[in-house]
Amino acid sequence: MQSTCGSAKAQTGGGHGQGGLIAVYDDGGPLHNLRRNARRVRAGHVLVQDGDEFDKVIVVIEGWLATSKSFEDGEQQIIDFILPGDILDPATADGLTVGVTLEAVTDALVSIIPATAWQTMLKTSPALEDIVGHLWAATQARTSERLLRLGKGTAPMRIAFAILELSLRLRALGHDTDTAFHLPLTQKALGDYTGLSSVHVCRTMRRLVRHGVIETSDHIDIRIVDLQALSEIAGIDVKRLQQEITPTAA
Amino acid sequence: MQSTCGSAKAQTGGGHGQGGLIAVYDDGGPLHNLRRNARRVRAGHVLVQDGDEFDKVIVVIEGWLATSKSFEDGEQQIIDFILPGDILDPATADGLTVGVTLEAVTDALVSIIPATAWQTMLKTSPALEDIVGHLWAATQARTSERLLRLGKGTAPMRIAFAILELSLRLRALGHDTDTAFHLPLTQKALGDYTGLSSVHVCRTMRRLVRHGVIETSDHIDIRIVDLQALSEIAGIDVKRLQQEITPTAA
DNA sequence: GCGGATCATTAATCCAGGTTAATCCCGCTG
DNA sequence: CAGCGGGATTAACCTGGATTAATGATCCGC
Repeated sequence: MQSTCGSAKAQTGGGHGQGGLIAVYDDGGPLHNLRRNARRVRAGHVLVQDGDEFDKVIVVIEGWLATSKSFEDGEQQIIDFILPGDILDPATADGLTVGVTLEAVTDALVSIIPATAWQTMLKTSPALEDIVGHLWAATQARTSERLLRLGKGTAPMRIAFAILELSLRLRALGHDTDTAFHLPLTQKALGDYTGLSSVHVCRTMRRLVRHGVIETSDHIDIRIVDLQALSEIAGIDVKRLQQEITPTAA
Repeated sequence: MQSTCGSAKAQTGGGHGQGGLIAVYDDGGPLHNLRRNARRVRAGHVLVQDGDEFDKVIVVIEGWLATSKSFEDGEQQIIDFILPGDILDPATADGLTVGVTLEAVTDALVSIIPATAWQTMLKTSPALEDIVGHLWAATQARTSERLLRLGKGTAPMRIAFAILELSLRLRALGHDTDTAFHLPLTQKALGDYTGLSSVHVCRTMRRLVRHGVIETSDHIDIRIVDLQALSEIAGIDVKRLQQEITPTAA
């Protein structure tokens, strides 16, 4: 359940290496043969549409996915990013339809498990149940923080938080160093995640750079220069956030 | 926070009685003796503080609770309302601390179950596991909708959605009629839920009243006059929302 | 019935962030 | 190499909602 897991190698760009929970899955657990049944999807591919009938569970092995919802006018909100090791059950209370659109942000490798098979796996593996519980708790915690900031936070706060949140999640996966990492996102996407316009995302990030809090290179590679300042802007204690949202921690 | 209503006495069906899932729990299931171990809390009572160590699960039997998070400056966001029949596990990924503050909105009756006992109950009752799964899915769906609106929605949209969401949840509990119901909330609280200032909540609701979409009486008793218009403003299809967020449906 | 709470309502003013639109920067392709 | 297209960056301007503050309603305890 812990395994800070070091078996990661820093990759660049496309292939999102293994680490974190994926290492656990590979470790002989009930999900050890995930890769066998995995399916490769290209960046931009939509796996499920909000409202579709669908009763499968999705395990991400490599790459980034995102869940989102949108209005008819096209305005879109990214609900969450689904990273390697995450398990997504997009079902709503009716058990039939899904409540979000699921799309690949980068090229990705995913395993799609039918609900019934999933139930069986859960029943037969307490370890898996445990992992699912921790993932769920982590999601809850992250979502609460995000709701707080979407409801009451300023733009700098939202951006700073998003950067820290994603950096923590990525670090838990074992790749990327403490302070520098790559976000496979456009500023528009970051805006859809933080509830801001792409223009304002740009403004705000530029300001962070000017103030020496972060550095950016090559589109949206980010290096945290002043972690202290960034976490103050985000309104969090990094240590605590890490414990709360990193399922492999503790 | 606030108090107002509270004691279980009739006003538009005010006593938060049985119905919905509570009826199921009373029906001989693993939670049938919930009431025996239940604890009564007064409106405004804080059960757990964000960051506390706490490893229990809370089942609401009567009344409203709310989870919230806030910044140091006092700005508060209500994460979710926890209504009768709901089961809340406020734990974060570390399994030790909680990520939200839990407070009673009205006088309430709750059962607080230690994590270990809860585990046992789950293991021994597939029915309970099923219910928990549906509750979780419903929460997911509701939260996604709310994230969308906090991120990209206008004030009228947020208010209209909150009204519809709560009216559906209340209706599923069996009390309150289709169109009229009582919210035990101040406008400040509604604002904390929708990410708006209390002043703007007032303005917006007043506008809805003027346009003949809703009627209000006696503080914040609400009657939906033009469901069609209200759901258009909220940007939803009532039928679909009901299926997605009502765990007892289907 | 009176003074004090707590809330709702409204108006006046302010500002954070949205919108629009121009420009720039690259990587791409013909 | 030119031309193109998708993003980033900036500036100018506008607006939805925050803030502040004043005024009412209710409900309370006395």
